[in-house]
Amino acid sequence: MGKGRAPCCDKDKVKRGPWSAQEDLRLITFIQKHGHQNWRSLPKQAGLLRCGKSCRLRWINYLRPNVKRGNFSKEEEETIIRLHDSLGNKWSKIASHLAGRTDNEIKNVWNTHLKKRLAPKNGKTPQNDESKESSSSCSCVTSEEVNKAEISDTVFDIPLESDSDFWDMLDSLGSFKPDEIQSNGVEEYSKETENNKWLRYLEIELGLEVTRNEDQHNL
DNA sequence: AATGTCGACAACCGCTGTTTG
DNA sequence: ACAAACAGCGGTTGTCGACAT
Repeated sequence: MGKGRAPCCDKDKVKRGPWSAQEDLRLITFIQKHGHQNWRSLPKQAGLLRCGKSCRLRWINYLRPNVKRGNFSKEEEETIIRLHDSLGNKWSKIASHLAGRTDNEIKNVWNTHLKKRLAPKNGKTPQNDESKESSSSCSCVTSEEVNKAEISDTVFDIPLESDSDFWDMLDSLGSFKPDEIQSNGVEEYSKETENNKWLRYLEIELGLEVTRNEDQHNL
């Protein structure tokens, strides 16, 4: 495409580096309420000084309700090894076979653990079956579900002040994990309800409940 | 106790494929 | 048919904590 591309955002005007808990909550809150139809305009609408790409990455890799965090199980590692053997570095394809895991996370695990572990074995793993994944019903990535709401050009003011440890709090969310809900077979339990519960929990934990009520009045 | 090194992981960068006007 | 805009992907880098010296 001959002319080259305009940069996706102005590097001088966007914040870079690690996300703060405040930014995370702002992003979560916005997506929960309005979805993410357009990543490029999302930061502006959400009042974030971030590139749309950065928001997307943060959401997909870290903030989605059903994203799994923590150590990979033996089974997951073996699945990665097997799929990498057949697919190569197609991280997103591999991720699609591991519910709740992201391509970025899988890539990191591969580069830091699995690659080294396999190196002494001369690369190839014995299993090389292509046709997959009895175990993988690919329940992954349901964030599109969130993507229904209409988005206006409004900039939503979400005042955030909490200093509490955001991730300690998220880690205690076990009972909300959609994975668990699904594994219990409660199919009719709607994703939206799950998301709302999850968001509500965050708000309560961070003392944002009042803010939310005010927001609703404003909409 | 201070400093250096290494590993893990979050985030960024740039490219590609797809969609849209 | 073409160009521009956009989302998504994979490679790479930066940062931070753990461990060794």
